[in-house]
Amino acid sequence: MSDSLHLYERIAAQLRGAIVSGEYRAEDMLPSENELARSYGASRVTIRRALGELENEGLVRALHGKGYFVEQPHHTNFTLDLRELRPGEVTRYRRITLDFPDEETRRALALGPESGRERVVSVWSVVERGEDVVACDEKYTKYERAQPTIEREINYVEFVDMFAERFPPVSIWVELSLSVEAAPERVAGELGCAAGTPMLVARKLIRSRSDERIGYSRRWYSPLYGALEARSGYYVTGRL
Amino acid sequence: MSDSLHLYERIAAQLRGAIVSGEYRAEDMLPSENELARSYGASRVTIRRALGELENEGLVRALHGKGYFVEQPHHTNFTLDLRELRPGEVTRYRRITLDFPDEETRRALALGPESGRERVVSVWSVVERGEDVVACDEKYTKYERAQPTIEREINYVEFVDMFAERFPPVSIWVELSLSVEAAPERVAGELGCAAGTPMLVARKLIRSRSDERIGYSRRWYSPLYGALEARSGYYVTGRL
DNA sequence: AAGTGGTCTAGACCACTTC
DNA sequence: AAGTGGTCTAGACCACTTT
Repeated sequence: MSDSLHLYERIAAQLRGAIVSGEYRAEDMLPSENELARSYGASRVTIRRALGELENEGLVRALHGKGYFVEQPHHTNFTLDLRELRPGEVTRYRRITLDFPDEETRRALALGPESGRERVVSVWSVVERGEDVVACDEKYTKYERAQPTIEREINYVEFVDMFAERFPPVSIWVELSLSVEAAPERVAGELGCAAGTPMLVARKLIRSRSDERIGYSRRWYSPLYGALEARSGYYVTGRL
Repeated sequence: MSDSLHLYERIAAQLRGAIVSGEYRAEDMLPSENELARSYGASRVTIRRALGELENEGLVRALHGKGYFVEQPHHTNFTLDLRELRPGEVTRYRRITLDFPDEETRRALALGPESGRERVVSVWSVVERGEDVVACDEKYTKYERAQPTIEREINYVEFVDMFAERFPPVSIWVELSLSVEAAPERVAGELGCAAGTPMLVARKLIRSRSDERIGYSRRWYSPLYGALEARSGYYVTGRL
């Protein structure tokens, strides 16, 4: 009884239990903050804190002037951890060049429509796990005079970190696109499989907070890489 | 000036701006709660609320007894919205059978090791968008006598909703696995492409809160479906 | 001992919803 | 008018960290 948890945690746990066990069902209204404060002998602030937890977890929704209602949950959101290097993997750089971007990269970085006047820095690398080459990266950024030396950049692991000196890292975000595609020859060569092998491709567009497109990358996952795993995020915090 | 925002939102926005603009850098310590309360002329509770927002956004981390520190952000987490039906798509049920599961499904549902004594309910459906068949689903659940009629179940859209009557929906979560595979004949037939066509496959294992394995599904995405899109979740809430 | 964040209270006032 | 959630305050006490 009354673990060593804090009051708001105990209250949250009790209400969570009542919801999870089915005592309250979807669309049901919980007792009001004042009622809960009375029945738990706690202040309204503490009750609100407990209810806030449940709201963050998506279990409950507060409607101003009406009350708290149990949410019908959706399990359609998944959190993918797509770090570039997992434990046991190493990056090996292949080549770094300054050249004219292909059509796809030009559009992603919103470069001049054609005529290929602008060049981009392109970094090619592969990911090795033991003996295997499990993925292959193409990374592109606009070429700028003020850019730090490429030699320094390749020491960064995550692509976004390459921009840390020019953009505050907190002001960056990434758009991701996953698809299946046949490996072109240059990729198949690196990964040691036949051209045309279907692969999972992850494209990342790195944008600054002011919506500037500052980087673009394609990662080709070899069949050896394995599946991408994720979980539907429902209980972000504690357990019942 | 001083928009019609609430005090805690204005304070959060100012601090967020100071971080995003680079005024505070990673690992820097913010002024203490008391200092902020003084300088903003607000109560400590309000300051805490503002800082709490930043903490939820991952911009800042509070260390007990030390202070608030600016976080070095990671852009490796992506949120995938993998709802079974997107706008403009419809589900068409193909067949519902009671049969012996294949090896993969048997292991996923932790059924008896072999000898195939236990049967599963399997629901086959395809997703259509206009003229195109863009995906194909195989869904499996253990067969139980107490199960509601299958005819009722097929009216549910999301797979997890099929279990709503037997398990409180809030006590369910889903494990997801994404990979590339050659379409077997039964799938290729439904999707109108050649057997062996490489496809994106999403496997879902539905678990109850008590870790029971209650459902398993495979979804095959036709090349017509398009890419899966996601965003690195950094700013969950408002704008600067 | 002094400073920091973490929990909690009692009460005020406001905005929204229902009757 | 009465009930609901939303914001905010001033102050208390505790736990942790640094000096």
